[in-house]
Amino acid sequence: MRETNDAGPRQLETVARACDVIDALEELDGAGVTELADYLDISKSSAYSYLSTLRTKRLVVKDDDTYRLSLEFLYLGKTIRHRHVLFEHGKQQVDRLAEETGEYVHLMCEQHGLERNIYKVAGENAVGDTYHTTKERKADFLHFTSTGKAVLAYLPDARVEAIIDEYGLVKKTENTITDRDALFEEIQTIRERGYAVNDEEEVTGIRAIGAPIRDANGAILGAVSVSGPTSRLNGDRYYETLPKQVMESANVTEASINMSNASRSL
Amino acid sequence: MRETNDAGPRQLETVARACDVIDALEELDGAGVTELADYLDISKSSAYSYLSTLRTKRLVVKDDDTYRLSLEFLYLGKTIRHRHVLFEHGKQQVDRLAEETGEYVHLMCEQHGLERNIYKVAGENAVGDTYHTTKERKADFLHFTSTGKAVLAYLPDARVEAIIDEYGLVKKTENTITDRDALFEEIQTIRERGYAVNDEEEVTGIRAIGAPIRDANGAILGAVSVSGPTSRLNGDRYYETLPKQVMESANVTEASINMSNASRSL
DNA sequence: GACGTCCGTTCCCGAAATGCGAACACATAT
DNA sequence: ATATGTGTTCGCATTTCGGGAACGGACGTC
Repeated sequence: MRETNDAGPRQLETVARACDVIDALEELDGAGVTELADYLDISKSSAYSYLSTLRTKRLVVKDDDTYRLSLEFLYLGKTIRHRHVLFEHGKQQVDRLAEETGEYVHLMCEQHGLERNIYKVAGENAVGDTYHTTKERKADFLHFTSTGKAVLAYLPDARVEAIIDEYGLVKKTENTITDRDALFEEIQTIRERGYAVNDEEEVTGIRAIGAPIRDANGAILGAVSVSGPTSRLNGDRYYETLPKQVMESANVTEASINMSNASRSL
Repeated sequence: MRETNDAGPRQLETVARACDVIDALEELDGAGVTELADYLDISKSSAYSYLSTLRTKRLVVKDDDTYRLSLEFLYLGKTIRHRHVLFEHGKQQVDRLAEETGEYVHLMCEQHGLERNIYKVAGENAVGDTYHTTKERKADFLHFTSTGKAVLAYLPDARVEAIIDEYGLVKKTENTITDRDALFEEIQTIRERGYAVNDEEEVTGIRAIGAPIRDANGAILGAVSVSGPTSRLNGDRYYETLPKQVMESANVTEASINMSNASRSL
């Protein structure tokens, strides 16, 4: 196949296809050989080779005639999270914040220009919350969440431009920021204020407060947020109390990371 | 390279190597190009191609010059678990069992002849437990855990033989069953009794009770267990109470699965 | 400040792996 | 019995991949 002559490192087609197989098995929630071949538009024999190889490598299991992703992914995912600097130093703060506020608390970071969730906890008021209890979310855009905007605010401008170029500014609600200049103004506000909000910009009826977590050099590592229904997030709580609490948690996490880094470089 | 002429479906070497890269990045907790190339004994340029492709496919991220596995694995792992029949129908029982017993409760299944953990909860007495709080475990052997033995007891004998042939009967403590015939006798006992024990067979000082979870056809799906120190798991509690509780949980889970399957086939 | 050394990245060509189509075995349904 | 659906196997033509060598940038050293 074509290999674009102007750009980028060499891409191994076989590896790329293996990744497509993994994606497909996730999307289809398991599949047979023919089903997968049709889905990916490859031959049956190829699909079979990919599945068999992934099975030998234990990333795929076979029940009867359907192939599924194995629990190796769960192990890898947990290991990755366990070692992540934000989880290591931030988990305690997230737990405390959920305890204090009673709301949903999220810890996330940016990867490939998208938001990735690292850890989340439901505070006691958050149980039964129809928005938050929906199943695990895939990577989402950064421009309509409080954590995402907190991260964008501390990424280099060029990087923000590149992300917008790649993904656009998809509109989710009436409040979603879909204008490039408006987003940069918002970023300016966030930098001045020290935290970001999501005022029904992703889902109507849901607000959130997000604070950035940065390292000693000022580089952005991720963000933490508290979110809940507008019926509970309003007035002083929304404008004063929660921002203070969220920023406090972010600061403590930053301090913990910096101390750890400092002692490491001795 | 050689493709063993006698056996098995075709293995795609490029896919296998990509899996090796993933494994290596997990084991090394991230690596540079040269480091990875040395580790896997491949050329620098190859290592670079693999990493670049996996990065494009978002399974790998790059911080400065070190490549790491991305949080996509966490997402995939959570999704896989969320959809797993044992998690769907067993989580509630595991939570209840942890509440009732105050001990650590595990839900697992067999994949590729090894034990894979699906879900675990710490009961209130289990916190600070040095054995259980150690980090996430990779796939383990089946013959020295209560859940593993519960599963072995209901796998076809030929399958059990094949698993022993593949992995052997590694000795972990003085109590570990390392003799093939002894294991089959144990399996017989488990079948008659309805549950399996781990009496300091994996770690000295730790006992466990595990019960199999089977579908309507009698096929084994996995197992649930309660584990803790011998100081708490002994006497009537170890021989009577806990086995009853664990089997009860397994039965309720089985019933839930069977009802779901029955209604699906209408 | 020039040198050596380490890294990640690029390039190219020959060797080797992969994709595909066709055929097979087996099951189920008509 | 026949037809259609699986998953699986095989061999060949083609493409891709592996590796060596060279480039360019970042350090650290003398």
